[in-house]
Amino acid sequence: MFDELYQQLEEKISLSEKDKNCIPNFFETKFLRKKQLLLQAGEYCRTLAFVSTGALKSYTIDEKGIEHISLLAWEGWWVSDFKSFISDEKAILFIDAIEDSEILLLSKSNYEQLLIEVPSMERYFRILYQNSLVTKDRRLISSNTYTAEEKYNHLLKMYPFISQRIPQILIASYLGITTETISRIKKG
Amino acid sequence: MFDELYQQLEEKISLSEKDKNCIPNFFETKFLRKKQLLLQAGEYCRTLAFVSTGALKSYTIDEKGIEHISLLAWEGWWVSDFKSFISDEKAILFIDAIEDSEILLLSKSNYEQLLIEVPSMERYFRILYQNSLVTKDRRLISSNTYTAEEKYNHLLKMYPFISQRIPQILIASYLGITTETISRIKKG
DNA sequence: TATGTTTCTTGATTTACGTCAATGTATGGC
DNA sequence: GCCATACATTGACGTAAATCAAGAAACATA
Repeated sequence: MFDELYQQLEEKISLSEKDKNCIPNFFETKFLRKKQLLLQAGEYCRTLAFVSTGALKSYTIDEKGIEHISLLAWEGWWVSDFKSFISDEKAILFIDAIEDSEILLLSKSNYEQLLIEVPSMERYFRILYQNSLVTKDRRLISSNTYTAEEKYNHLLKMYPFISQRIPQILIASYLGITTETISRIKKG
Repeated sequence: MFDELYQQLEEKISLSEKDKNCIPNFFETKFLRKKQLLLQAGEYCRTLAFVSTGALKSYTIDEKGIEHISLLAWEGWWVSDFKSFISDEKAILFIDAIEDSEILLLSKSNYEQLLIEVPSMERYFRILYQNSLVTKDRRLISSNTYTAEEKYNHLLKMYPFISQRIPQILIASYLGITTETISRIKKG
């Protein structure tokens, strides 16, 4: 249940047994069936979600009704409408499960409490955000610099398993290109 | 000298007089003339730079020799090749001044020391990264979802002064479009 | 096994935006 | 005040990738 979480935490910080025992109290477990919504644009995003098993996507829907995926999150990833979570604004993101999933929810008050009661969690999140920032930076560079083909190949290099696990149509949306274009890239 | 920095810090955390007195010790001041390089791709990025006055840009250069701006940083912003700074890899970014600038440099060892000696700085950086993450997220959505015109208008809405301060050619590069396209957008 | 649903492929066509090239307009150093 | 350099505009043209449309696989449900 919390194994995946501990593993993630211990990649960045060290935890005492006391920390380990108290951390679960801050979280709530939730199961999502494939396609089940966790958050809808317009609602307030009141939690950070940690993915224990399965996979989720976060995305916007534009005026034409087209989905634009901002994040694909599988085991060990956090997903949320961060802006909404932090500043109590309405969410612009939808989040739903693309596989049956088990997630751990951290509410805002518990998040803040956790940072105080387990000070090394402040450090964990600083490092987590620091790393995410780097990843997002590279994605932005990639998005503004590369051709569709380069973007796709770059993604496969970073996450070689992704094409087995995530449908092409979702990968396309994540890269801001179309599934037809990916088909043509694969054909060579 | 440190006023801009204190102001930024105090937007996110509160500082004791003792903190205020000790913080400058961790930084080194540097002046850059317009066009002067702070970092070159291939070097190791050993500092975080805080912009006290002026403006800098960070960018990649692709095989065709074209610049792709990843960040425009003016007073109150931090700029760095984060990935290089954190993980001691070679930088992929160039950073230079687009106006005469005064910056405060924080070396990695001082950064780590500062986080320990002034614990509220751990909190400051967690919040800073948290916010940057939100901004980057929106930029990515924007980059994958919007047309050139929407991207440009969106930027003007976020930073209304930007077109007075930053040359159009740099704004274009930042948005991943061309200066010709911006000209055409402005014509209507 | 059949039946719908989702995903992937392929071709024909369109389009937003880039590229190239020429000209115009600021801006700053001497 | 002049010249050089940087920056912006405009037009003609090319192209990468989107859109539209139709089938073909793959997968899931009964």
